[in-house]
Amino acid sequence: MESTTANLSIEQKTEEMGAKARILSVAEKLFAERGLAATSIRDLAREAGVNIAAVNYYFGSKENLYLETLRHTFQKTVVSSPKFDQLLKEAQIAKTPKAAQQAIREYIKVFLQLILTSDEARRHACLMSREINDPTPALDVIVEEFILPKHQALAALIVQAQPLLAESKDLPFYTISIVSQCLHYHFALPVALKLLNKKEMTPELINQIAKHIASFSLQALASLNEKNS
Amino acid sequence: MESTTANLSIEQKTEEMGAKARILSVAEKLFAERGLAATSIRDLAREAGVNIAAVNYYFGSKENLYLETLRHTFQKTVVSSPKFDQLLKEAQIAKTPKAAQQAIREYIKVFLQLILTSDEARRHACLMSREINDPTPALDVIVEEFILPKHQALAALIVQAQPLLAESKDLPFYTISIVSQCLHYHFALPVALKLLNKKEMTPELINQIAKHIASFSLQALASLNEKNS
DNA sequence: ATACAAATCAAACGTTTGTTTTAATCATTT
DNA sequence: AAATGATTAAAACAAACGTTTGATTTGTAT
Repeated sequence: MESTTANLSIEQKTEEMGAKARILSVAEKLFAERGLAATSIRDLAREAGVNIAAVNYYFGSKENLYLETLRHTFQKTVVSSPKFDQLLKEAQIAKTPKAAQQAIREYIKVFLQLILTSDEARRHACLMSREINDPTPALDVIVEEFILPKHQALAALIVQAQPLLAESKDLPFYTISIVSQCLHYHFALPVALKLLNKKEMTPELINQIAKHIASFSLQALASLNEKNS
Repeated sequence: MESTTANLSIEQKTEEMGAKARILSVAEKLFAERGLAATSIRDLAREAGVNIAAVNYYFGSKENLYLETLRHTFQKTVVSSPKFDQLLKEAQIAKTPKAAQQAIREYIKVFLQLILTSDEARRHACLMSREINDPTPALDVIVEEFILPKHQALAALIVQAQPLLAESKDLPFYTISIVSQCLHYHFALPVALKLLNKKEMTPELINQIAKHIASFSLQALASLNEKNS
């Protein structure tokens, strides 16, 4: 039974988790770092402090563990991204274009901080990269349950900032343009650092990047006013 | 000996290549599709039509084959990207901002077509994604020999299109902003297709994307004129 | 023709892989 | 205290892995 953790200190983490939870935790870390094929069950079991047979006992197979790990990780991140949802809700209330523009600025900054500093979100993003490079059936679920909602929320923000795009067929392209600039610093981090002559991603650099992407993108949006003659 | 291919038809490809060349060719394909860990020497040898021992005979080890494959592939792409270099050279001659802007438009279009349609360039990009996700010592070489020159060439183009950025510290950010929008459709292709409600990447869609990224980015560049009061 | 090196081959090497089995241990209930 | 079901442990499984071996074939020069 797993109820032994109930009356223990909440602060205790890896030491007194159930075996199943420990496996999931380590699997999330290793799959993110090394990928599915390069992670062996023996390594995983040793690091989680469980027997080799425990993985198949709880999850049936390695592939199923991978699927459950993705589900678990994404669900965790979806639930525990209050900043994001709060940001989007606040923005949907304040309907002036100026307020929406400021919200986009904040959105970009928070998003960058999330994928570049938070260990949790970074693992999340790494699992995502790997899933995109070697798609499994899990990808469809992830896109529809996690990515699409965020995409549509940002699209709504963009429309508020630039009403001319209200019913434009190009709206998704604008959304992708903004997100892609941010995600690039995750996908191609080592390359980007080299091009910027930096050794590591610091909070100051993140701020610098966020400001650039925001001004770059908002200027592109603002320019639509002049072109539409 | 490998000189038997000398007096044969140039058009013949896979049938009459030397064993070493065939291994490299298949390795490029499989490493791009499946990655290093998921590609077995047995599969590779079978598909290349050579004995299992041939890989270690010619390349010493699997890891060394991977390294040689990266080198070979990138060298090929660098040499055989005439459109790119021609484009950049022409642009550097015509020094008017208008001409530079048109050159950037072309650059984006050609770049997208390259990474999204050409089998060769797509494999190239796949190898790159995998190398970025699981870096080996080969990454440093690739960045400095292949990416940095292209990056600086595009940066020069941007300066011609927007002289205000001539000696700006932010110039690399602008370059990355443009490239990242393009590369996103490679890195996150399946996700992007879902967000656009498309099933596959067609030439028309590529044109649409290219036009958007170009106008989006050029508008952002043009807006600098008004802000600098 | 002979000799020699390069290239190819089938077979087996020792590991490591994911998975299964069988027995022992633990916690809980009767 | 005995019994039951859930969990853990050690050992072994077949399959696949990268690699090596030793013999054989091939091409070329003497």
